[in-house]
Amino acid sequence: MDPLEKLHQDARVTVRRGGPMNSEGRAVVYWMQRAQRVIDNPALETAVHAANLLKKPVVVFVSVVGDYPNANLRSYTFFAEGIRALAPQLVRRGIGFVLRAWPANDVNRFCDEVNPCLVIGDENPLRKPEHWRQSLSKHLRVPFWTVDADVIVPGKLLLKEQYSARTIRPRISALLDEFLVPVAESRPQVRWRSVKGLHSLSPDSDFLQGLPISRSVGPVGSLRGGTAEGLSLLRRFLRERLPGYAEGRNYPDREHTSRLSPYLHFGHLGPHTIALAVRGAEVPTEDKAAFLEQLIIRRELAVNFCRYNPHYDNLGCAEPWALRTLRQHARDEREHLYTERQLENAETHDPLWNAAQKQMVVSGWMHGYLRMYWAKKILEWTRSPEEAFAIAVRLNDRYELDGRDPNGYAGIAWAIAGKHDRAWGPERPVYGKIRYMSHASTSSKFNSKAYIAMVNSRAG
DNA sequence: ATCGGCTCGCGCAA
DNA sequence: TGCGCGAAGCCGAT
Repeated sequence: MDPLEKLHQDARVTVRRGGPMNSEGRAVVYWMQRAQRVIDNPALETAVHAANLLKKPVVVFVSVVGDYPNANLRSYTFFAEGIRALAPQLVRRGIGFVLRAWPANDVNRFCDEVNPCLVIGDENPLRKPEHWRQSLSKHLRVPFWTVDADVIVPGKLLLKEQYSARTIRPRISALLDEFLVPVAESRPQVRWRSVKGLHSLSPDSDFLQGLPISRSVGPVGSLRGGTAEGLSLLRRFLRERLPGYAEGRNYPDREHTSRLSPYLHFGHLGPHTIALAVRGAEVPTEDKAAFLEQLIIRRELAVNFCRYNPHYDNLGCAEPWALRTLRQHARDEREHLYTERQLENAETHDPLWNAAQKQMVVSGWMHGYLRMYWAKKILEWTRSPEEAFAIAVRLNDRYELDGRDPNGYAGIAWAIAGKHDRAWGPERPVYGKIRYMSHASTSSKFNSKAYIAMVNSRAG
């Protein structure tokens, strides 16, 4: 078989546009969207592999869009830090790097200028990036493949939307031996040489300047973007926080979580890197198992949810039992009603909820256990489940560094719409049979006073 | 401290 | 067709 044929039969690869390679082309283009890294990146490795077979160089293209919904200076800064660190690593491997920002960031135009042999993309189940990929696919006259570098088990192997963790768990577990293996790195055989007239911004320039993005939410001081920063946080997690994770992760007043989600969101770290490091760590099995459940099963359930459910960010995603029960309670009286502004400003009667909201606004990160409580209370304190879903999505996407990510949508869908969950009795006002979380019980499961004090003193 | 009941539907065994 | 069981639930009984 033609070795190129063999390459695209990899389960990670989706052929978006087939046909013969353009042998007159200048290079293999890798349009780097989700997997913004040089290590453990199956999409980049597929591009290198194909380029070596074609005896051509590889050039990576990064587009800085000007209008991503709910993104702002906070998320763009983290993204830009990652991009800056990326460029020298690519150059060291002999791979070209072209960076363009809005309004001159059109990937279609870049491909026209380069005249590629083949274009490689990566995967991300969200609506907007998927639309961009489809639009490029229509535009191109050369083959276009996308490579799923976002998850350990390639998303398309799960075939359909999975009902719950219970149904996805055995399917993923059965494929882990095959897919949870180190991503082999190959050496590009033909170095990229700069091309006259092929415009690129310097990654060291302030390429965020002039973008029409919201500047109302500023960068966070505590976390910096980039693979190196992510790896150093990972090492610290393995050493200091993974031991005791199984028990400690549900205590927002303790430091037992990884905080790696922003690095996963921007692709500065890949799931393989983290999963293999955790699996190999010398800590109790139950701690490793509890973390891998989050990283692999829960995260890939969230990706599967967004990939197969077009309503992933609104109430339309819910199962019939959940819609039925929410509809029956649509007219229930709400004891507290807050506007989006009051919620945003952490002006509710509930000090625990306010502290969680403040932690998110100030630090760009809210503890996972409180994210559930936070979203469920928005359901309780707004006029309708539709409105609650929309507010939770906006606040999450605006303030969390890991916002605009499948994990966030799946979490909100779980809390407000019973997604991946089941009905629970007894029925309550507003919630119906959606699982309820009470203030009394939630705040007694950990030292909530210490948590509130911590947020108020240094905002998480 | 621990347990059962609340309640739904998937996926598999039969 | 029946049965087991599930992301973090709550609450009251023991």
